Amino acid sequence: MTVLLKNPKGKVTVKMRAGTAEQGSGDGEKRGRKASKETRRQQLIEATIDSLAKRGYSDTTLADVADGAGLSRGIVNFHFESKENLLIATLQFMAEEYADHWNAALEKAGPEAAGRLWALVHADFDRKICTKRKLAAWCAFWGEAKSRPTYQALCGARDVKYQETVISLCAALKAEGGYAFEPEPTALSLCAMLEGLWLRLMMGDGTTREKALEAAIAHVATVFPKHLTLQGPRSQ
Amino acid sequence: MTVLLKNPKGKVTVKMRAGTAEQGSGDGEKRGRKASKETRRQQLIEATIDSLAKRGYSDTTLADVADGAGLSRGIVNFHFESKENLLIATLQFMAEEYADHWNAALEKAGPEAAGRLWALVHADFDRKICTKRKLAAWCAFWGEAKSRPTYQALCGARDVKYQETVISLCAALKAEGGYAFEPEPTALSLCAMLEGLWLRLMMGDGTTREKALEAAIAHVATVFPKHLTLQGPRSQ
DNA sequence: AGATACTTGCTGAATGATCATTCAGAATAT
DNA sequence: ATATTCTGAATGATCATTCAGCAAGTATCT
Repeated sequence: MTVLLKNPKGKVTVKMRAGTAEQGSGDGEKRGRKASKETRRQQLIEATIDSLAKRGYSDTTLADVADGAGLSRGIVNFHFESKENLLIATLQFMAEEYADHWNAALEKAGPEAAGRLWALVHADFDRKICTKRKLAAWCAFWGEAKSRPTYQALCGARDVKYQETVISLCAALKAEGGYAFEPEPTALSLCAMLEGLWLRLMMGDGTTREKALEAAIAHVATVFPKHLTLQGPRSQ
Repeated sequence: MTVLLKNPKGKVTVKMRAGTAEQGSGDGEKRGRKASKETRRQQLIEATIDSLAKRGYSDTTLADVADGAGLSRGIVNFHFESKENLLIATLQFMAEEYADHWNAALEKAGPEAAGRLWALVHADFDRKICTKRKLAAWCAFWGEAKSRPTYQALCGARDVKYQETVISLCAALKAEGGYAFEPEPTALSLCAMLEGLWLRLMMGDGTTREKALEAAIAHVATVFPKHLTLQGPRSQ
């Protein structure tokens, strides 16, 4: 919804921008000019993800982000000081959202290692996390991470915790099931596969979210046959 | 080796640039000013890979490429018409080199499916292909591929052939060994894992080429226990 | 052999386009 | 009245592209 108003000097200003839907009328958030600093920052971060997905890292401009948010050209420097800061904040947001998501999935999964691994794999392909635009944004950052220590640190922090969790799950399953593998290479190959599937999804060859999830499940069912099947974790 | 000469007007020109070593004195290639068009193009492509690896896609400038090749600022537009063309030629070169490499590995491997899969996995982590600078360049292109159909096509072409090969190897091994898996998801997860390991190598967390290869081998040994061990393919 | 014209590869300063950043001041809220 | 949020034109930096001209090589003529 967009409303155009003319002010006394005949200039056209836009109130109630066609932004994201986070400003419901029921919550405590104010709208339009009164939006809080945090709301604006989040709105700009969402517009940045859109732009990264649509135009790629190297063609993402502040003008495009501002247009996407329905705000003026100077807005990013007002709220983030610099383009660099905006991009870092965007990556930080995505990394936190990702970590929160799989941590929540783990918590819901209960104490059994098999169910926890099952939940972890599914979390990666959940509709909330695994959307075209977010995958594309992740990949844009990966492409730049090599030459930007800040991005590398943020992407790396994402992985380290995750991989440690997978390693300990592999170790627990090995102890329970008497498998022959070493936990660390097994966990590494599993994590790498999940990331590789994301890359495939992003690249838009035939791979769909369903096929990717199927392949991931087939993988873990093969590696942990005593604990996981294509249909779900076996009850121990 | 760099030799500086002063011409009659006092200007300094550079002969025998510190370029790549492709101009041995024995082959048919001329050097310096007389380098053939193909030689120059290859020299600029190598400099482009260097720049992508060192500065990332978005910070790679034609000035940097020209400096890296020890040539003047206008050189890229002289040989490639545009920056876009240079980048496409670079990606094309890497894609061809990659395909040639694993095809050659397959040919050397002989007719048995187990040995061919073993060779394919090893080819991915061979020193010729799997260098920091080339991984970084691949990743730079992946990051831009989403929003650039040309890159997407070139990266995709790389994968399709490869994945078809892996699918047929999985199918052959299944027929031989009576495994339960479906060839396609299994091949997809295997290919995704190999790409994911490349991503890890590029990101420069603790993962080394040796660890990556170990994880990949451990995985295929788990999936095809009747055909592959950590030490190599079983003789059938 | 030397002189001459012609071709090809290359240079680097000039050009113009794009874009991040700045900031004076407008609009809005308190 | 004062503070806060926001605007958008102006600024300057960066960079791809152009192109006139130089230099090296080659062919033709004397």
